[in-house]
Amino acid sequence: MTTTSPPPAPTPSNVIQVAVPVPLARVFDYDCSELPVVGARVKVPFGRRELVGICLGSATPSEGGYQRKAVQAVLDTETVLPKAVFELLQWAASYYQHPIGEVLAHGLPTLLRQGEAANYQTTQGIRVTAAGEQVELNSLRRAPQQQRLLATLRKGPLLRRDLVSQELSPSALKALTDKGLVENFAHQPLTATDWSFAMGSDALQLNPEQALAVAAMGAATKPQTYLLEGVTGSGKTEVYLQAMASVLQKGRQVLVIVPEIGLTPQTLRRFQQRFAVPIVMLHSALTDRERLDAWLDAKHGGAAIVIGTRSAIFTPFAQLGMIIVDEEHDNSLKQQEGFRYHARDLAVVRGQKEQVPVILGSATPSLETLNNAEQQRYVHLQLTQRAGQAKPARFSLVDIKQMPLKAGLSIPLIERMKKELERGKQVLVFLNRRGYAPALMCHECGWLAQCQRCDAYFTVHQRQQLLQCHHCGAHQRLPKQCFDCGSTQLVGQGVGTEQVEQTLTELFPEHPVLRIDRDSTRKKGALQQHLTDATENKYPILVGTQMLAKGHHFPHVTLVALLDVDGALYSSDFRAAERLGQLITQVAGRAGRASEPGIVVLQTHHPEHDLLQDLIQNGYGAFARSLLQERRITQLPPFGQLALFRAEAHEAQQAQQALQAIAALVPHHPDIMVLGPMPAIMERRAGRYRYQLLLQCQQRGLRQQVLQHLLPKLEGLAELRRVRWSLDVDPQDLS
DNA sequence: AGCACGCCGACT
DNA sequence: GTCGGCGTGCTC
Repeated sequence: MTTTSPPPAPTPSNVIQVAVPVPLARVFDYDCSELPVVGARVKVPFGRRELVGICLGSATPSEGGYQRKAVQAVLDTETVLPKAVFELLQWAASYYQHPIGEVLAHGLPTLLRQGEAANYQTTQGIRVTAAGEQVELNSLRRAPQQQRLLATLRKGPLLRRDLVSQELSPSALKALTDKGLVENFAHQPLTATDWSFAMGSDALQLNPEQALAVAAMGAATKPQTYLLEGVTGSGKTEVYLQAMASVLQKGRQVLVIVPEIGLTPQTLRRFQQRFAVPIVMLHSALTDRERLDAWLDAKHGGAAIVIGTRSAIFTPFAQLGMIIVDEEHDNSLKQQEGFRYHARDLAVVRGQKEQVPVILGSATPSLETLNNAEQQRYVHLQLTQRAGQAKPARFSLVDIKQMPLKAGLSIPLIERMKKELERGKQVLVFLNRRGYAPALMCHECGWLAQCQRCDAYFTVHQRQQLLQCHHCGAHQRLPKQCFDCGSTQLVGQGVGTEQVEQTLTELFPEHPVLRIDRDSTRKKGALQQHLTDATENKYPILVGTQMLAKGHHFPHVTLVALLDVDGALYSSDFRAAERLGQLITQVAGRAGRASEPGIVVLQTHHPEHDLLQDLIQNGYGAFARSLLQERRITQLPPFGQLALFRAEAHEAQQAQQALQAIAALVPHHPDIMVLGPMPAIMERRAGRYRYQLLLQCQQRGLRQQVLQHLLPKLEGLAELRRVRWSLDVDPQDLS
């Protein structure tokens, strides 16, 4: 017998590195009979669990004294994370010093994280039938929802998953389907060849500033980051649209990041009217399956435009051509727990990595972005003219020192409101405190109702007859008697939106009041409904928290009042002034959009305050530059680079000691400052003592070095094992 | 983060 | 006598 074939080779065993979704800053080695491609998902045994990890490549088998386990299954034959996104995630893991396995998991839709096949499942599409094309739209005038849905569908089919985000009614769909006017169809995955650019005919005539901005972007020889600073109503969206047009024309895709997708239906409608291309929305109402489909639409190039909130920054694209970050100053672009990334900053990084232009748009740019523009790292484009007849709002400071107040409202303010209301105008009242009163006090002995688990007072919620802690969620029935002396003389201290609403209802019985805050919008769809009602002037008086300041325009509003701006003027939070400036400027943009100039009333005990004066006399731009000067002197961002360690534990000492141990590891260096450990603004919250340690470095590279040196040492730190701790690179606030 | 192991309190 | 409280240790 002759044997020509060699003896069977032992199964070639590879050793691969796998990033596993656990909060550990290391990767794990596994044996694998095949060699998966980098970026493929693998199912691996981990402790007593099975997890889906990402293959990072082959490892040099180091004998670390542990028993290697074998990969159970290789789930992909090609990478699930295209190179660009993969690199972005790895960059982010390093910049934010967050465990790589958890970071990579952020780049995947839930179903892929759970190990499902990366396949498209047909999503339901909706389209008009032949009968639906013929029928008179007018015949549906008694069913406005159906009429609107049919009109929308006549412009092109729609995905069922997008119904809600476009404010279209599912019941109207059912009715139209029953009438045979619309039908379902299986929407197949789109590919890049399925759409070709088509421009709608409703492009607006640009004013000179807008034209300049569009031209500047068109003329760029290499991809840039742009700050598009445009006052409210100056036509930022039109600039976006025209900039997008030239990208789409080349068959490339556009990513649009917005703070909250639910608040931008009108922006979305403009996109749809302008471009006859597939637009994919990544919103929170999507099911996991729908989200995967949408993600694949982007990855395979079928989606020409993707609109999403901060996590959309990790969407893969076949042919990315531009990134737009709208309202780039908005806080919600920074994730506030776990993997604390900033979508705007990652957008800039992604733009550089993928060599595509990035547009950061805002009426009130963050100081970080403004500084980057001033340092010429970004191209600064400004839109200062409001479209049409709209005049900028006038400011009026009301000095409330020693003034009698009715639920926080001064007499001059009430008089002004009366005047506007009598003219049939709408007024908007802001107070960033929900509930009836922020504390409950005994009038006889001074006792205050305090939360047991937090260093905070209970908020009175009159309507619900509750005491509520806004920090831990604890609540109890509104007491009738003082816990200390038994007196029944219990009074609310301070003012919340609920009280303002009640008082205004009493003051202006003939003008309905609508309150918009987290309490009044808890039900699904309530916010949307309230905003619609508000826009249509069904309620001449609107009362609300910051919620009311975002995104929406109320054309009938001629008077906006901020009841209390003092808190922010003397806050310990270094960003308080910046945020106040942004809030005031944003709400000023809500007033007087029509030909009617608006008035913004600011109630304060400090009308002479420099910041306030600067803001109302010179505008946000000058105000922001003054703040930048201050930041430069104090070495705060963007001039100092911050990293904040937080720790909480049931014992204050444990949290302190944990941070002390971290502090001890920070190398001494003239350009590094360590502050703390110090108690957080509210030391005890939900029964835990919270402390923080602030690292302030003069250079970003130095901070990076320190953190890179520090983090690996923390894992073995006994003091850290007993506490909950986290690291926040570029913290938004120090609370 | 899970998940198990491990050593002390009030219950069928 | 056990069920179960959460401290602490480990995960290729």
